[in-house]
Amino acid sequence: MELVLPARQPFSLHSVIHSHGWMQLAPFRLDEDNRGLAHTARLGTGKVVDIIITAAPDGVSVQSSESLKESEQEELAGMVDWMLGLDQDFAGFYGVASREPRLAQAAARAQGRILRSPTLFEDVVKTILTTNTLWAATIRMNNNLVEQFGDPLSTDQQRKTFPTPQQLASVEVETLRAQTRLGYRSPYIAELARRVASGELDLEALKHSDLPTPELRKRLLGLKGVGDYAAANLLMILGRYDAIPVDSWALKMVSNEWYGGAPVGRAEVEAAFEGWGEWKGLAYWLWDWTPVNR
DNA sequence: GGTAGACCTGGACGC
DNA sequence: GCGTCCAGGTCTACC
Repeated sequence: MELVLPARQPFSLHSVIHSHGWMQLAPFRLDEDNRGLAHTARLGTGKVVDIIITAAPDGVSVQSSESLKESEQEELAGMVDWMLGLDQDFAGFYGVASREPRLAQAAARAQGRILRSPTLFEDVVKTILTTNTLWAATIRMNNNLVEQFGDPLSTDQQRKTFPTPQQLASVEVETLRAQTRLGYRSPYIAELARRVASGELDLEALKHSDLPTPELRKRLLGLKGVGDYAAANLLMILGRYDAIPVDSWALKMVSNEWYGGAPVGRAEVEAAFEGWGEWKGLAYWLWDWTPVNR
């Protein structure tokens, strides 16, 4: 079955898919025909569906592997809306970005939306998996989580969902460590899953929280395994752009762009984008780092 | 508040 | 094949 969902313009499915590396992390994958984004999702009823999202006039088309009841269609529509940020408005950013050559293409490419997982729980876990490791290891750890603990699609056992907090909360830390190679992150993920599964922590409520960004950041920093970089990355996912996820790559790029390759720290990265105010995270994210002769 | 060292895995490298 | 080194953020203890 198919759903057609409108998006606030300008919108580019290609820009969302390639906004960061999330599309390489299961259960995301590129559609086999390279037409769009595929995902294996679990609905509230427990039904597992495989969806393929492709571009449509003024929005996206969502093809589901299963026929869905009306309530399930509404849930799926809400899920895709969140994942792609269909209604997000970047007019303010485009206005200021148009005056900066390094960001001049942002509006034309409809950049700004950042691909999200269906749940904030999944995005927090994935973000923790990006810390203190190489990208290839992040992909491997995430694949292990999905492969070991996700629910399979009824028609294709190879396609699995991202495990729920309940599923991960029921796994012993040492089992998690041994089967997924999460290393020292295992107790962090286990504790997060336990807190969410027990109801002690309502992560999903943060998706639409009206808390000021500093308070939201404080909440995220309260999660074990989430430090400055991870919190800033999650704030970007939550649509708060006044923080920069400073990692080793950011230090290298800022060093090359403004300091002639000399070593720089967090302060220099922050200073480089300070003038962008509420948009500084997005300005950093979309900056064209292509070397130019100065 | 700032800093040093430990945490853990896997890839690269030398022998 | 084995041992060593290194990269990658966060946590904790200490000052």
